[in-house]
Amino acid sequence: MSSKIPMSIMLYKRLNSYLHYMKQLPLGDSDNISSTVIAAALGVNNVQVRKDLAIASDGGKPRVGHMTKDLIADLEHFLGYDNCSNAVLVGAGNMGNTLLSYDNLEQYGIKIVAAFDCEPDLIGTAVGNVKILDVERMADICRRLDVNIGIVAVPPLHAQEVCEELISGGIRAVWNFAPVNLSVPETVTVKNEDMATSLAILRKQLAENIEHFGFV
Amino acid sequence: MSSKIPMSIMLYKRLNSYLHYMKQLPLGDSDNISSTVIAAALGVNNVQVRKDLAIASDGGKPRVGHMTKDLIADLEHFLGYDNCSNAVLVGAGNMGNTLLSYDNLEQYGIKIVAAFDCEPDLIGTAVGNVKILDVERMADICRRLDVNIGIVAVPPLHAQEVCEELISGGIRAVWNFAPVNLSVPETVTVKNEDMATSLAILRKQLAENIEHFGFV
DNA sequence: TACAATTTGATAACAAAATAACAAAATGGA
DNA sequence: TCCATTTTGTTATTTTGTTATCAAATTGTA
Repeated sequence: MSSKIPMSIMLYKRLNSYLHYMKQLPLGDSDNISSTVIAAALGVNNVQVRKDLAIASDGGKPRVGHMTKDLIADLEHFLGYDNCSNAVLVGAGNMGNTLLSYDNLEQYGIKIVAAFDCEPDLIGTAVGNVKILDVERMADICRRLDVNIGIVAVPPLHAQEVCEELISGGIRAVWNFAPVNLSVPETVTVKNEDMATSLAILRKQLAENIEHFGFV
Repeated sequence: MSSKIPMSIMLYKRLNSYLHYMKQLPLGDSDNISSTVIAAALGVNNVQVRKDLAIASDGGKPRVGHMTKDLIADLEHFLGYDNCSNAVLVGAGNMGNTLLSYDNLEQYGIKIVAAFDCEPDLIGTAVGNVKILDVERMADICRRLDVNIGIVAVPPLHAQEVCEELISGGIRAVWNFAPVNLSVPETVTVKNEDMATSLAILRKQLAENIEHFGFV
């Protein structure tokens, strides 16, 4: 377990995929797993896998590899999936609802403890066991619940305003689904969930792919 | 406009953010914009901005910068937002519905022309003006419509199966919302919309941030 | 016990991306 | 017209990330 943690997105994506791979492995097939096997299965360079695992785990034994169970635990720990953080959600529209009903969210280390909207019709209703509250009370409730993650799922026009309100409530990390650049003080972290960019890359790759392989 | 296009995710994220910045700019303030200004506004290195713009645009004039209108058009073109591709969606659950009702999708170059599900109750219904069809007919319809982008928004357990069905229908690019590793032939491109990874990174940054600035 | 096979982890070579430094072009004003 | 200023675009340099190579460790087996 290294002390200097690289922050490369790619590293996290890869670790996440190793984890998925191992979890979907037929149980009891073998107690151990090696970087070589993971690399082969996922079509990644095996040195890469070894280095990645070295970052996130205590390392395995030569000739044996890693104890699968332990490695899974290590990756889950490194990725933070093993200890849940509380979060609040703003915007109970389509995306907000999807997040609220996304069971797996807790499995990935986030628990939505409160949701907010400005729409009077929505306030007071609930999705699952999360009540939707008036956004006016947001900052206050954030402070009271001592939450430091906020999820922004409101229309682009209101995103900045909502973000500032969250920050005034003590939020330190914003997961932003609105297609805008949020400006925040340096004490706050923003992660944009950037569908548009994903799409752009997907289509570029598609174009390259077709150029390379032609229409099959 | 360079001929050798780098495929770095970060480049695309940055270009996308420049675009958002310019679009939200008060109209008529000035016809021109410079890398320096963009860099300052977004807190990015100005050389980075210049290089990025050089990749995506024809370049501006010294001392003047870029014509904002043209630069926006260039970025939109580079990111593919200006010409729509057709796509099909599989899985009309929560996420599927969100995507179907996400107006901005077309603005980002994707138009969902058909949606599929296996749930008899859903088949025949419509979201917006997209009808939900029986997944049995998927491959066939994909071929008929000559679509080559497929969006997978089904539960993890069915994702691989659905993916293969899409490929058999001629799909060449898969936008995957299911938290699994899809295995596909090399003629097919996959882009994982990887919420878990995003969350992991967000929380790591949050932790670092708090370590750095303490609780404010 | 000695040897072959496999895997790890460390070091080194390589590639790509980010940053820095600088020269050339365009503009405005003295 | 000439000079200072701003901005671009090009060329280095540095940093980061990826891939290759190799020695040491562990296991199974002859």
